Amino acid sequence: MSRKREQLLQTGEALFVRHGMRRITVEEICHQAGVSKPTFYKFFENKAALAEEIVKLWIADALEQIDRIEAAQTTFPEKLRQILALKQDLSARPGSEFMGDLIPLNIDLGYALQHVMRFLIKAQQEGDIRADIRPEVLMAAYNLLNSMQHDPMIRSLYEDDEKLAGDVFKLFHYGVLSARHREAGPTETNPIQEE
Amino acid sequence: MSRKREQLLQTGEALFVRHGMRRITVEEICHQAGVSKPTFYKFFENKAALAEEIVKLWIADALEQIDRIEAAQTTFPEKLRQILALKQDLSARPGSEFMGDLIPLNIDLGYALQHVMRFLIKAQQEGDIRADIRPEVLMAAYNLLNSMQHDPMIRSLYEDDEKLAGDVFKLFHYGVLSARHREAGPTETNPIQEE
DNA sequence: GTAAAATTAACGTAAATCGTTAAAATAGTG
DNA sequence: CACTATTTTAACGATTTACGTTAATTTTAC
Repeated sequence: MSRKREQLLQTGEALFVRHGMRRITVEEICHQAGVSKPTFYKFFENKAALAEEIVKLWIADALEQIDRIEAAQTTFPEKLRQILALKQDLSARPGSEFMGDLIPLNIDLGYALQHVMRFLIKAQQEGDIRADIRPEVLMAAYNLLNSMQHDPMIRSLYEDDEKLAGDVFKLFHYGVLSARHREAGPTETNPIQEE
Repeated sequence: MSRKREQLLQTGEALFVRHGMRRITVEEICHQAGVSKPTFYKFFENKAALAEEIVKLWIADALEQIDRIEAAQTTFPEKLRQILALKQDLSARPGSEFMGDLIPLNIDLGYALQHVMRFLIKAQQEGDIRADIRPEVLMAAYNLLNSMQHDPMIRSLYEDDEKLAGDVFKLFHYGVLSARHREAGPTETNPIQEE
């Protein structure tokens, strides 16, 4: 759309990822983007709205990639690995406070996760995920993913959000694969054992 | 000395290097260091004093390393390379705004540079640096190093302080080596030509 | 040359940060 | 245990910074 708007999104992303939202002022984004402050507020309601838009673009991009991965002709564990790695990239930009900033804004990755869920359900129907998990449990596990990242009790157990996200997805990975794929998985510390 | 003081220095260094001084508050340093605010002000007058102390520790450490490099038994260009690389580490911590923050505080690396200067003068006497540079010019070049980083005119020509520091030292390197060491130097873009 | 859009500069308000203080809690010592 | 020295907690007023908006001016585009 607008050149100025693009600049603000791009600059905001760079600064937010590097320093986190609270360290970055609107004026700093404007100055570095070469855009005046009134123009900023013309395009975005406030700093949080800019962040929201940035993450929505991330999610939209992730959805495309998920579809592309799903459509590719590889083994299921490889697809799952790629999708989880994608998720890792999204929520664990190295050392960033930005992901934590998103939580009070009620921006989570729910939409992208629903996309992942459809992928998982389809995988179960096709026998790639073990059948003894009822769909409701699969759904509960999905909800777990979202709620854990908002639950202060859980979050206090982790020094940073990236590690939490990493563990949750590790649980998904190693607790969810059917036996036919088990021995092919990568080596990992303390994987969840199957009963 | 004090455990708390060490913690403040360590935490302050990490935060300053990562985000720059202006983004970091005293309370943030205290919280992350596990030290209360009154204790901070017991050890340091303010945030700038903490930064000053951090850099002085850097410089002291650099002086030790310079002496060690000088005493080692290697070729002169190798010593010069190591010393300039050390300087590079000091003033060009990757992507940090911290070095720029030091300028208004009148904290420069003058002391360490004087140490480097003695090394250079001795090198000239021993024939490692070309003799057609009079000592006054060598001294002026040294002053240039300091003043350039304070001169707004010069600074405005560079997008960041690290690049400025890098170019100044490149000039030193390629403009100062005697012919006997010239062909052995590393490949570099646009080195200063000898007349 | 005109209309739309962006910038500048300023504004009041709200929030954050500073540096300090007094009282309570803690740790170390005989 | 009692006693002292440190450290923390919580709050303070003063200052600075950031927010979001406005009107006037400049720039851009057609």
